[in-house]
Amino acid sequence: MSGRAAPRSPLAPHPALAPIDVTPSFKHKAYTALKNAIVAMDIYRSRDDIRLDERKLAQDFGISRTPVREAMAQLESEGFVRSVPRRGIYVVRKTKREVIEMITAWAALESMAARLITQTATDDEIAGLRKMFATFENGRLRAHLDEYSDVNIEFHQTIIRLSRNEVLIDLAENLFTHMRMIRRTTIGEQDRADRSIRDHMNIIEALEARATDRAEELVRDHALGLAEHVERYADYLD
Amino acid sequence: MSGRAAPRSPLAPHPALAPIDVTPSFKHKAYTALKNAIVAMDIYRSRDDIRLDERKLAQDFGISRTPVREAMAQLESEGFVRSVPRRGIYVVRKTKREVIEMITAWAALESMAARLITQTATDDEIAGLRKMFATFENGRLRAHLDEYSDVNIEFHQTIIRLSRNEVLIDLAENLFTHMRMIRRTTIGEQDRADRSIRDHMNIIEALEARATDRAEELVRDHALGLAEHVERYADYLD
DNA sequence: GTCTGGCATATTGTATACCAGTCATGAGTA
DNA sequence: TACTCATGACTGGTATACAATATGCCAGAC
Repeated sequence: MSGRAAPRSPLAPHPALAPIDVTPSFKHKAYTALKNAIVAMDIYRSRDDIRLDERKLAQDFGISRTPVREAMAQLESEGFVRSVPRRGIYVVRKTKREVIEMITAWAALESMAARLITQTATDDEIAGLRKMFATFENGRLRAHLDEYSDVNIEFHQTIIRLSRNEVLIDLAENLFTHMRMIRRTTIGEQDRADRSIRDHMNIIEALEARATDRAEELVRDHALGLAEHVERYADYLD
Repeated sequence: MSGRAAPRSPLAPHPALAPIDVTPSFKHKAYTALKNAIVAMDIYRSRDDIRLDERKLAQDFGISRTPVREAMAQLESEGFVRSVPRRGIYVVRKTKREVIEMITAWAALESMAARLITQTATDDEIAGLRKMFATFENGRLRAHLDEYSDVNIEFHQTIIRLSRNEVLIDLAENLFTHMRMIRRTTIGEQDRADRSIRDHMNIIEALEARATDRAEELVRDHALGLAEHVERYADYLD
């Protein structure tokens, strides 16, 4: 189900048309729509089970159950829903432990990405990271939390991307999506934002200096710090 | 997809029947059978495309296309096959670059696992790692490559497992399965085995000493060493 | 009044029919 | 001989019908 870009031939002629990603299969559309719907759901607000009805969804989308089922199967393998035979399909709520495990795995992936960046990224690419926080450095710090949170996530996602390692990117993408779902309630308390920005700046400096081990360590500890924070204060999970 | 046992009532009378394990959905069976078949295929021997026919497989399994398709969809999301609409479903051969990326991601996951082990595993668990190489330490080193390769993979898989982090375990499992497919042709040249065993012993010692940073570093560099080896010598990929 | 057993209903699992592209083939033509 | 192109078999995508089973309701027994 990857929309991975085909590697360009080094002899490719000028037009360089992007390999237009025409994936109009109902299955894929249903997958995207469902995933967006689930992510936008704010499922941690309530504790009631959230059930998804295949047939109703198929009707709403105006398609048959088959592509909906295939989309559901994928979402299940990605940990977003859980299918109970002859009972229903339920949206999954991660436990605190699972969230911590995800953050830990993310720490592993992103710290490796940082390592790779110091070895292969261009100066311009690294400079791009600094620009992301421009609006926060001068003028008032952080407009409001939501905006910061967006930049925050984009920062980390960019680090992963700059690694140019598709496997890392894919694995982290999934974790990030789960993160986004609990972001509203978990991450981004006011007092963490300051510390977070300082961490980010230190990370950028280490990357610019091509300090491989230090960049790796800073990124890892930054993420593990979040895990610890969740461990301590996120009792509303579970 | 869990066959988790229900908690037994403390007042349960004698019969104590186990909760009959009925998890044999055709979909899951087809998935397992297909995955085993693909892994056992030695796909890197030839360069010809290997096509899988939904209808034929369904016939061979004695079931309909639907569960076969659902199994295929999962295998596709895991990167084992690639479905081309109206053309066929093909077994995926990883390129050298992809293999290196997988090894790099694996290095990230396993080095984090090592870190966690130094903090949470018991001495007994770590001692278990040493036992795995007992037959190789005294007596002749490595009976033959295949046997060593099995122990090798089991060693790394055990490290991941000892982290007690389900997310790490799941992500690594997939990578390992892909590794196993190229193991026959890629990893385990004779001269690497010596170096490898020494690395493993150093890793075990670091874990035993609870030397967090050192264990992480050793595990990471061991894996990245393999990546480098593949980069240099595995031209038969691609 | 409480409990048991069966039935109606709801929901996913599986099978099958049909559809729309793709590609190999081979007849036909220059 | 070489090339074009129509044709039909083949393949995955989709829709729908059928099967299996979990749950809730209700009648009837005790």
